[in-house]
Amino acid sequence: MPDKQNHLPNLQDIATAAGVSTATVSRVLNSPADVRPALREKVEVQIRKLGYVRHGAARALASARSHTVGAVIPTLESAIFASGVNAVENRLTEAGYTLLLAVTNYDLQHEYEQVKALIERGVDGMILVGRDHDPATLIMLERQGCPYVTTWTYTADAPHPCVGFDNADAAHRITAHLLALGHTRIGVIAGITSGNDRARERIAGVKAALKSQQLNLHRKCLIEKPYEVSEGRDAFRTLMALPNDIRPTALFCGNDVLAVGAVLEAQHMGLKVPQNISIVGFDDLPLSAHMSPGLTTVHVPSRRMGEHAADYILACIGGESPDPRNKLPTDIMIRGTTARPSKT
Amino acid sequence: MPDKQNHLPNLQDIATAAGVSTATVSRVLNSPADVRPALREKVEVQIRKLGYVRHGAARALASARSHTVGAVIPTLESAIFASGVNAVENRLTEAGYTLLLAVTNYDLQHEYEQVKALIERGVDGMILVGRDHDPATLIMLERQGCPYVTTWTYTADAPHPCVGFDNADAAHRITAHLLALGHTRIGVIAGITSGNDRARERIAGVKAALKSQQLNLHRKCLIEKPYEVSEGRDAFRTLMALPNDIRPTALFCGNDVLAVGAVLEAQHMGLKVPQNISIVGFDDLPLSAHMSPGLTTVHVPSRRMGEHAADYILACIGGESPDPRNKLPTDIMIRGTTARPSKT
DNA sequence: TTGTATGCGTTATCAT
DNA sequence: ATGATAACGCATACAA
Repeated sequence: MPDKQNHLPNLQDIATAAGVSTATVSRVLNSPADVRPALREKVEVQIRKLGYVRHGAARALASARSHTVGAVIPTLESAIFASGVNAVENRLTEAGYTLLLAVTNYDLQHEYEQVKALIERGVDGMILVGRDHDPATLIMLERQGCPYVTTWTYTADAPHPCVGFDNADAAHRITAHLLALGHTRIGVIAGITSGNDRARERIAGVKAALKSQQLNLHRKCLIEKPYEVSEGRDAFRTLMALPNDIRPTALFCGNDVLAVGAVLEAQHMGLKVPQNISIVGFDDLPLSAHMSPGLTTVHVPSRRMGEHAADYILACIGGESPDPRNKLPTDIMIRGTTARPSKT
Repeated sequence: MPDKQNHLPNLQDIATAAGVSTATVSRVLNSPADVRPALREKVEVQIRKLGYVRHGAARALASARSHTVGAVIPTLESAIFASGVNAVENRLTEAGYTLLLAVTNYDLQHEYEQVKALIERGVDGMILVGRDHDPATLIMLERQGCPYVTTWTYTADAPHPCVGFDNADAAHRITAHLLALGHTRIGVIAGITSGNDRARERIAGVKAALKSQQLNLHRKCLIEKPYEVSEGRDAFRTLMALPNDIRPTALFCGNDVLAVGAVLEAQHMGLKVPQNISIVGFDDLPLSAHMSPGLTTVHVPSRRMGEHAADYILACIGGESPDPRNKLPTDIMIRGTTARPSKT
């Protein structure tokens, strides 16, 4: 009578119970096709009977694979990252992989620490956000031979594997929409640019669009704010308090959260959107299409991006060499928050 | 000259380089206080010099601790779970732990698979959502000696460790607010109740409140919908199309996403909120306080809940026996979407 | 305080 | 197709 106390069953226990070697048990677990059906059946019965569950650490140690992938993102408070991560998780799960998640709070030094922590946990691959990183972070990844991919940004000269889109171009295009409408004084409520290439690129895109029309962005019309509704409201008030000849008639917001804040504050101040002020956002949150007026914004394929990133990493782990650069399209969603400037 | 090729340094390499034993290196890594400063310094120098990073799998195998905690949630698409997870992650990181995240898509069978996958990865503890689970899930957890805690729900007779709040009571109280205003015909747009005790409890709370006033919930006034803005809109239309004598004058929505959908659709239909229809939500998303009118809703302490859950698990791992039941308070946030029924 | 030596549960190589 | 056995990198009980 085998001891049946606190002892969780291991490969050896199953092997003994089934009258085979541990090697065979390992095979029915990892390459069932290699073992004769009769034996396989016997082993599987014992596995179920004893309630065996694999010991990941031992597996990882012996095989040098953890079946785990890490993702390090700025925050989960933003709906758009959350849904991207959700997509990554779905893909990984399908492939039998598990997600290790870490958050940086938009701090590159913290990102380094998180990446290190995940590497120590033995992740087989890593997904990062953006192009801005502590050089040491990427060096560590390379040195450890850990495949990685950056997301949310794509530039022709990207020095590392990336799946994303051209933030500057998207911002340029939606700004062009504003200019085509006849606006000449554009205001910008941007995200915090420190350590955030996406926020910087978006501003650059706006500036480029303005420049192509011999316009430029007035220093006072550019405000950086954390991505929160209340911050969008505050920034909006600040912008509207500007002198007549500077005050923008149209606003580019670094993301939809800021844009929603701006729209709400406008309405709260008794200003009509878009009659009195046009507002555009970036990201296309689920809510944006539903609010009234609907928010004109840039649709970002966050779900597809997550799926592509996961697939890329999975392919690398599988020994393939997939195309390391993947540019996704963005769409300008023209809805109700933009119109021609009122004649005054 | 030591081979300096593809070989990542391990404990032995550090030990050799520093002229000490692997045991000593292990100690400077895990209990620095136990090693004389002089030696420690020598070891630390080599660790930095060789760029050593711990091998988690080996560590876990030898110590039976992975320094990892799992969380299994319904989805990340809902902002409220995302921010709860964010809080968990922050806490775990502070404590040197890493989060393994898995998503169930509100499917209890899938939850079982995910829990199993995380256990196989060797998590030292697990955080679940809600009271509804496949019995096998909890049995596995117990058997593996994996400390766990359920969140988002608290009932006096909770059979398992939990940190959460009383969904029924909160729903009861906010419904009471509606009744106190003079409403007698209440409609409910609930979440999908299958496998979701929170959604069921919330409905139960509404019914209890009605019953205390000798009222009851008309069969046609209860609609179950997935938590999406568009679903809230659809449900709202359905409810408003009801005959005069049944059509509700006030709506309880299973969460703020549905409530926002209802409010938007009302406005879209030309109905005034709250003059023509009162609407309440549940969760208090960041947006809810900002929209106009502000959404009357139940404030849920998701951040604190996440922190408590993480702390509980951490304490268990640390060998403590913290109080396994933790009830958090909810607040009724009365804002602009509720008013007395119009006299008609 | 430091070193020695054993074992953790698998996978994988090599026989058979 | 199956079995025996040597790593895998580290923590830890024990010895010194």
